[in-house]
Amino acid sequence: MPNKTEETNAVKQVRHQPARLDDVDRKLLGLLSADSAQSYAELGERLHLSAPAVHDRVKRLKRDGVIRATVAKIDGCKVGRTLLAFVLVNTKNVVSTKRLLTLNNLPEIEEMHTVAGDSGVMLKVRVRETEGLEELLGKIQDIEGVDGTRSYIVLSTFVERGPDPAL
Amino acid sequence: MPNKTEETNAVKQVRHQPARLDDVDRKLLGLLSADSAQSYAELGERLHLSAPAVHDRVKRLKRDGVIRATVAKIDGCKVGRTLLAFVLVNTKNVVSTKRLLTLNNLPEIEEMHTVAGDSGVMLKVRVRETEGLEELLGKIQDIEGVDGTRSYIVLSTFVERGPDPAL
DNA sequence: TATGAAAACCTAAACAA
DNA sequence: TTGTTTAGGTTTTCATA
Repeated sequence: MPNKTEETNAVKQVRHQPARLDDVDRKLLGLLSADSAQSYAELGERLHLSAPAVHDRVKRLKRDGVIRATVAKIDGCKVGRTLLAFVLVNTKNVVSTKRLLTLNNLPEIEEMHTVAGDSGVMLKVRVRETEGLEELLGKIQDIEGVDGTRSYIVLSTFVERGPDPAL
Repeated sequence: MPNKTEETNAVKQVRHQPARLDDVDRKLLGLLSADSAQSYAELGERLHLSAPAVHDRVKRLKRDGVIRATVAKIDGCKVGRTLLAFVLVNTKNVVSTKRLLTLNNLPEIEEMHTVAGDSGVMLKVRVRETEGLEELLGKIQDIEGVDGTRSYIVLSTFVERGPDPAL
């Protein structure tokens, strides 16, 4: 029979529960979310820890899903996607929302969220030029049950980062 | 007198100009934007390149700003930020927009863009709970010249990634 | 309060890029 | 050489008995 501790851990591992993190974990996450290319020795210096101790923490944070991945941040303009926009799509009902969600593999779509309200979907899209947006909007509006779209063209980006792990 | 190639390069290096990228670069960027922890040997295998050749390309892509950074992707829920929302802020004029932009260091704010239309700002925010959003909206609405806000609470996230470097 | 399990840390050493 | 990873051993923490 599993003891109490094991049961508690099992419950804690339920999807989307916050992880148990101390101040050092949060500081480490902050450092890694800014630059994950630092060596463990360097991180250890900032955290007053040895390199293997940092390594252990990183391993645990990855195992627990707090760190989902380490990725390269690409400059959209440099790869030819110069126009950023948010598109709010109104759908008639849940069925049409599901049809819309099948567009998830389009390379222009960077984010896709369902939002509360009138069966809506929020998209963050990055396209080559205005024509790219026009084409994309066409694909969206062709979907049965899509009532309409409202686009917000981005002029300047002032902040673009991940979740702040600070308490 | 500088030759044609030098002139072209100088012009190309202007801010926000697309970089010159071949198909291998784009494939490499695709791999790195999914997982930057792969070894050069592994990447080389997928690209039919030697490890040092991959290393050279990565170095160039970083130098040219195509790769802006390599960062750890943090799970917002796991660090206690369970509520994601987009907030569209209407401001009276450019001066009030600038005042709003001074909130850029708030930890709840993940993205901040000015958008075309009626002097608007689009925010992507991640907060602890609904009260966190209420508090944040309070701070925004306290700013002189802020007409109003419209919030889109995210129910589910289906796609959340960086720019697709494919052509 | 006592105690055993688990976690966190360090040094040292092996290993890989 | 530098950086990553494993191993071994000590201390701390913490949930129970």
